Amino acid sequence: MDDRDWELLRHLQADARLSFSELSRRVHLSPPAVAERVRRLEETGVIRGYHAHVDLARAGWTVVALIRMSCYGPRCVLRDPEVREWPEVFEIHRITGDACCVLKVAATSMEGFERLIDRLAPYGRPSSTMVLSTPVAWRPVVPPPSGP
Amino acid sequence: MDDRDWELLRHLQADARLSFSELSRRVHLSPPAVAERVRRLEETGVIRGYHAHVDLARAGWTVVALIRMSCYGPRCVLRDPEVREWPEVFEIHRITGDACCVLKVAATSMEGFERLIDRLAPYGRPSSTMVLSTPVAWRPVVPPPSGP
DNA sequence: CATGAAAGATACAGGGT
DNA sequence: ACCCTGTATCTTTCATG
Repeated sequence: MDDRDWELLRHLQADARLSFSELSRRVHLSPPAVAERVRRLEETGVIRGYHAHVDLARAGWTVVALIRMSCYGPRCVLRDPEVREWPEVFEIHRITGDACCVLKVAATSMEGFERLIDRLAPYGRPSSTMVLSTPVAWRPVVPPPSGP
Repeated sequence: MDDRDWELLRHLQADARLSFSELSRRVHLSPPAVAERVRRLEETGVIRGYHAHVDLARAGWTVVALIRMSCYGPRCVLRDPEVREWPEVFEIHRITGDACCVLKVAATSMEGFERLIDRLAPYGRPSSTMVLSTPVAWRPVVPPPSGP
């Protein structure tokens, strides 16, 4: 991971559809050299994928919430592979503290959100926080500071 | 937004670097037709961008946390355009409840995390929850259910 | 939307430092 | 290990129907 790799990451995070040719111009390397570096970043797992970022609201998912789940031991959300397939569930983070995990979820209406809560309730006690807006939805990963 | 648009979104969310030609084969349309549909999805804001997804840990940001900020009125995090430029801050959500917003942040060490908390403290009382792991980091947006 | 041709990009070889 | 040039093949773009 040298400076050139970070430059490539910077550009691919801002626009994942940039061609190797365009990247090669921006980092002053030949297209094959760029292609090989990018392949290496993919294979070492630094790049986990390339995703089109779809606006939830414009796609019809107007209600967004964060749900802290206090799960009932063996019936935990983290232990059921089905929950992570529900289309309303977009992120699951295991966390420290008295709760077990946080879900980022969406619904098409408050009614749909209520039904989602009902489906989660068997796993544990859900504590919901509605997301009013998302001033920062995404920021690129930059090189970590080298010094202390 | 017809079925073909949703098919395109499905593929572009799974792999944002797919060529228009490859997409055209998958949705059974000509490449120019695909290109025009994708441009329309971009211009109407359904597609907000294409991002390479970088693994935080592999990039050196080993400590991840969610911070609920209870801000001091005018000194709120949401009102300061600087905070959203800090490299440690990856998401900001305005929320309901007694807190003002939730930040998803990362640091390269606990020491670095402590310093970040110190920098946030002037804006309000931070309540930190460490992220132990992220079983679901990302899921594609699918068409919302049509019926009630 | 589809077709077709020109311009551009990729992939893969081979060779250099 | 890393990079560059060559060329054949694929892709994008734009005009046209």
